[in-house]
Amino acid sequence: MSSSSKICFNKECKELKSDRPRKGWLLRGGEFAELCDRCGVIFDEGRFCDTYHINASGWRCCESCGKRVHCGCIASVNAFTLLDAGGIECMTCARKNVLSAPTASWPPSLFYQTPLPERIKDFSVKNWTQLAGSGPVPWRQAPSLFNSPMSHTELRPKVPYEVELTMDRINASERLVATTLEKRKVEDFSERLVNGGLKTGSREIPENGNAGLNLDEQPSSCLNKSQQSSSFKDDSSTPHFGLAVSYASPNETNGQIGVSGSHLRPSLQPPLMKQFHGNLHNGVDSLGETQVRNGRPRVDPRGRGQLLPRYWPRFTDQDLQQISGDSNSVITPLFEKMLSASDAGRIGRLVLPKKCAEAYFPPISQPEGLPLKVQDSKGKEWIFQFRFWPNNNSRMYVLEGVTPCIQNMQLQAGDIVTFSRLEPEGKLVMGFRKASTNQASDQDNEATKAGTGVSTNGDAELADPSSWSKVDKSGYIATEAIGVKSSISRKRKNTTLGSKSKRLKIENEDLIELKLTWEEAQGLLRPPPNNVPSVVVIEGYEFEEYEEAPILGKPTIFATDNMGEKIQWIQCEDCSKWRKVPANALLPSKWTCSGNLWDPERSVCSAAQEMQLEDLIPPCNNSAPPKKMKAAKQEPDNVEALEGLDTLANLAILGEGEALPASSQATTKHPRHRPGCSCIVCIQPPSGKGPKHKQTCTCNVCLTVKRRFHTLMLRREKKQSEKEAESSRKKQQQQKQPLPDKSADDEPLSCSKTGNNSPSEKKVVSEGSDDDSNRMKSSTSPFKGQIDLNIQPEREDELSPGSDSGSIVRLIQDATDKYPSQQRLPSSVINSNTALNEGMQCGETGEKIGSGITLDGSHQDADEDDHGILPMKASISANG
DNA sequence: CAATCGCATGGCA
DNA sequence: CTGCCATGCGATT
Repeated sequence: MSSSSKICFNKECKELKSDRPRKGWLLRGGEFAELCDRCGVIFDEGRFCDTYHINASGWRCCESCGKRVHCGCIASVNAFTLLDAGGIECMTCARKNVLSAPTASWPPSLFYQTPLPERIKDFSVKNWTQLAGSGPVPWRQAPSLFNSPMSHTELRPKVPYEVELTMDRINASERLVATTLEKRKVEDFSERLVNGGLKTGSREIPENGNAGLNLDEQPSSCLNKSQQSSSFKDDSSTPHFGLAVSYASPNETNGQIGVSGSHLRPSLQPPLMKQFHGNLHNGVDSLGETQVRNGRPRVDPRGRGQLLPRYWPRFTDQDLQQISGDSNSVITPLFEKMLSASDAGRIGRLVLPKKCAEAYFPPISQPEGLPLKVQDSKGKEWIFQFRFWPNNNSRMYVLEGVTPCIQNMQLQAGDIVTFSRLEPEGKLVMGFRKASTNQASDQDNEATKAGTGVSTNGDAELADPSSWSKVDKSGYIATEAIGVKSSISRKRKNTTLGSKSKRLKIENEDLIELKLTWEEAQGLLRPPPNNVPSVVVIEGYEFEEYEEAPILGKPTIFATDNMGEKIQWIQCEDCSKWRKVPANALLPSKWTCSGNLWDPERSVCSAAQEMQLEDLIPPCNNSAPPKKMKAAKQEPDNVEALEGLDTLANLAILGEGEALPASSQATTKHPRHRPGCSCIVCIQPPSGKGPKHKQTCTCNVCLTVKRRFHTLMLRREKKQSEKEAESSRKKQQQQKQPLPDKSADDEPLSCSKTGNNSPSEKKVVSEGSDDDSNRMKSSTSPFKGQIDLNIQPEREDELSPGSDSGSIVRLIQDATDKYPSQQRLPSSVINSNTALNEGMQCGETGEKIGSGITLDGSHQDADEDDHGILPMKASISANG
């Protein structure tokens, strides 16, 4: 745009720009107007409008200081804020007010629902267009979200430029880039008066002029600032618009998305400027953050204040374009969410992050919620039921009926769904990103951020798979997801993430990252034609074993080259050399150098490989071969590639987290767990599947189960002991005949000890076990010497108050009452648990046993476990 | 009996 | 310690 010409962007000027043109206002496309030195200085000094627009319309006076402010051009958009009560306020005053203003919260209602009259919306857009005069921009200001029937709408109409960073609210943290100034409405846009003091806060524009955001730079940037003061005043009545996305079109070679925030001058940030939040959040740094925080009205009553990073929209221009299509609509990225197994499952319920739901969806007071019309990127409309469930004094928001949509989009766990608002229609748009395909575009964003020095994500967690495509030090290969089941591999173990959420993937690396999960890797292995595999089951996993080596598919490695461009590496089918192709290139499964349309020099196999894959994939220390892939016999032919994959896969899956960058991929079992997770949930095969294990089995699963069992039993014992104690007391109080043997039982807290001291009693309980010395057996005695991984002692434990423990206690009590002479029952029962515990003392702690693996096959599911317990109870009572 | 619904549970931040 | 939310699971249809 501005750079296309050598003439000062200021059409009133026409002077030639210098080699290093001065940055002016942010253009819609994310770039900055390039001005000649003179205009640049004028602009920087905040005198631009005074100089060039003095006779233009749109001058208004600051309601606070009376200073004239030009409100009608792009160069001054950030020079003022719209007051809720009408009128405008110069940024200087706004800042002051903001600083002094209490942190008001936004009225929930206002927030979203208020539909912005088309007229206004159009106006905004038009104005923007007019002002900016730049080319098409994917994102434009996006006013309100829903068209829901909320009130407050009235206000909107008057605010042509009302822009709000929705994200802002959500993100408490920061990033914001956008200015929210505008909550205030300008009564008459055309009426704005000038004031020369736009300069407030303007700062030096970054030299790089990149689109990168540097929110930081702006001290008082308008972004925040804004609104606050006065705006808050009437929050209750002021509707908020979605934030304007200042999304810059991919201007950089690498497709970076220019984010406007960066150069926003404090005073100049255009209200309408679109901002791409996805990037923004990543890039915010302290400075920007601070300001933003201070300035923004964030926390709303409904708690939309902060949106977890994982939900930050990370749309790419491609995404946006896809979503918006060729329409002129403005898209406001709202949030995104990685689909969990549940979300992608057949239940058809998509759990919505609470904050997001409350911030961007219409407020609902009834659990039933309301139907929400959502449009997908193809323009197809879906109607979901947006509702919530009461949950722990809170709410759990869900979108029901998403199955058709999910299926239509062919999404699975690990994929990301994005929600945006399309303006001026106000439609809610749902987009998605496949975990695997993910793109380079996302990378771009990252690259951009990194490139601009914006900390964007430095440690920001990228919940989306987008990051998966990056290659980081540890090396992962982004590959195509393969089936639904691959969801298990979608989330990677994050063990080493440390404090970061395991659910999120945190990519701090600037490096590209190659990721590959075994399942994905498997997906790349294609059986030789006409080769029928023999299926082998190993630890519950079915492996297809081929006599001949599988053919390695054409995985590509997304990366960012040293030029900062997003590219992907693809291996030639013939020569196995890796070639660099554009990240967005769609490559056939069979690809050869001849298909390298992007680099003629390397379109032949004889051409040397540009770079070693190893360069992209740092050596990893993991040696463990991917178990999952071991079944596949590999041939030398593909060894190279396979080794790479192996390595990557190992890193990704079996690396046990060492040095692995975390990335989160959902497992089919439990999204919270990553491949490599050793918890029982993850290590066990799907419920009902898998081989039976013997008691003596020491496999991971068994050990874990034992450990877990032990832990659970201990807890249970404790609870029972307590209950027992209580019942004993009651009995003592109620019963006239004290129980002779009760002494031990009388001391509830010492039950476990007691248990240890009364082996005989153990026997009573562990009838099924023939060997007392065998703790394992005794412990499992209730299950007749079998370890059922399906058991969910924990659950039992939980239920115990009402079912198990409780019933046991009751049984005991009953027995005691009925058979006073056999007062040892209680202790027996208790001890039985103790015995069990002892038997299980072979591990530390365990995790909840999920659906289950049945080691011995006698119990296929948790329910049976419970049943398994019943006999014990029965026997107890019988004994009694 | 399967599918759904709605709440409960518990891991995690 | 609290809140979020993925998932479990009983209840209902």
